[in-house]
Amino acid sequence: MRGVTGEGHRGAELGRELSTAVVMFHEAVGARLGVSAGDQRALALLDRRGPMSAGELAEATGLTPGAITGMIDRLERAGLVRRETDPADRRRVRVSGTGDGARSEVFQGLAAAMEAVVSRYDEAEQRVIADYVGRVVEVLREQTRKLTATHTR
Amino acid sequence: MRGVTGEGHRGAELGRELSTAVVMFHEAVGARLGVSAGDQRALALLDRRGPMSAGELAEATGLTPGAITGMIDRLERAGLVRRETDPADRRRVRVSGTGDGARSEVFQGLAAAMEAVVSRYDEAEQRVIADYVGRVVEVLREQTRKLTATHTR
DNA sequence: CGATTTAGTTTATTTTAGTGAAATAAATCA
DNA sequence: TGATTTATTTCACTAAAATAAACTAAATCG
Repeated sequence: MRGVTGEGHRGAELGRELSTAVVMFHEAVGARLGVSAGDQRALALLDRRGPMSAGELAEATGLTPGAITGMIDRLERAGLVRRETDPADRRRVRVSGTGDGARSEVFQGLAAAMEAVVSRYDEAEQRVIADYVGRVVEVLREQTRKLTATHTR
Repeated sequence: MRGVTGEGHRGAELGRELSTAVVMFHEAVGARLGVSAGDQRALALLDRRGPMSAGELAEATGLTPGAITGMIDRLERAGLVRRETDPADRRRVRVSGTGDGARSEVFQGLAAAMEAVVSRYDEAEQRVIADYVGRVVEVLREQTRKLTATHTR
C-alpha cells in the first residue's frame, strides 16, 4: 500500500501482503465455484455453525428473507447446500452445507498446506505463531468493529 | 470449517479464523468507503504498482475497457482516484490513487495496530513470525494459482 | 499526407442480487 | 376450533455493474 500505509514498517508490510493474498484466494474460490462473495459468507456461516434455518441466515447476513430464498436457490442449484423442511416445525427450512466435492477439495488442499507450514516449526515457535495470529485476528476484528461502528449504516 | 476442512488441525484452524477476519475487514472497508469489492481490487493494484493506464487496469482486473471507464468514473467521483491524460500519449489515461483521507486513515490505523502487535516480540520471535507469514502468503498464492489455472476462464 | 492501428468512451442491453409487500402454510394461543 | 402469529416463498420492481459494439481521437506506418 505505497501511498497508503506510509513507511514500510515490517508488521504492516507483512499484514498487507497476507491480506491481499487472502482476499485473492477467496475471490478465486468464488470464481471457481461460481459463487458470489455474499454467498460465500453464507457458506462460511454454515461451515462454522452447522445447519441453520433460512431465518437465521437472514439474521446473520443482514439480508431480507426474500433475498435468502434466492440465495438458497442458487446454492442448492450449485449443489453446495441442501434444503430440507425441519420435521419439528414444518414452516422452517433447514439449510445445511453439502460436503460438495469442488469446495471441500479446495479447502482441504489449503488446510493441508497450512498444516505443512506450521509443522516446520518446533513447539515453542508454534506457540509464538499461534499467539501472533490470535493477536492479528483481534486487531482485525477491532478495526472492523471501529469501521462499522462509526459509519452507523 | 467443520465439514469442509476436516479435523481441527491447528494450522488450518488458525488460518480459517484469520481468513474470515481479513475478509470481514475488507468488506467493512468497502462498506465504509462505499466501494465495491472489484473497485477495491483496482485500488489495491494502484497501491502496489503505482499509477496505471486504463488499459493496464483492464488487463490486470480482467474487465472490459467499457467496465474500466465506469469504474474509474466511480472512483474518481468518490475522490479515491485521479484521472489525467498521459502527456506522452494523449490517447492514454493515467489513473493514480489519491491519498484519500478516509481510505488512508483506515489503512494507517491498521498498519499501526499491526506494528504494535509485532513489536511485542523479540528479534528471534519476529524472525519466526516473518518466516511463517511469508510461507503462508506463498501457500495462498500457490492455491490461488491452482484454482485459476484449472478453471481456464 | 492518408490509411491503419490503438486507447478509451459511449450507448444499448443484459445479468445479478437485492428490496418490499402480498401470498401461502404451519404452529400456537385463547 | 378459529384467530393470530411466524417462517418462508413469490412477485413486481430497482439498482449496480458488467458486456458488446459503435464511435472518437490520437499515434504510427508506408
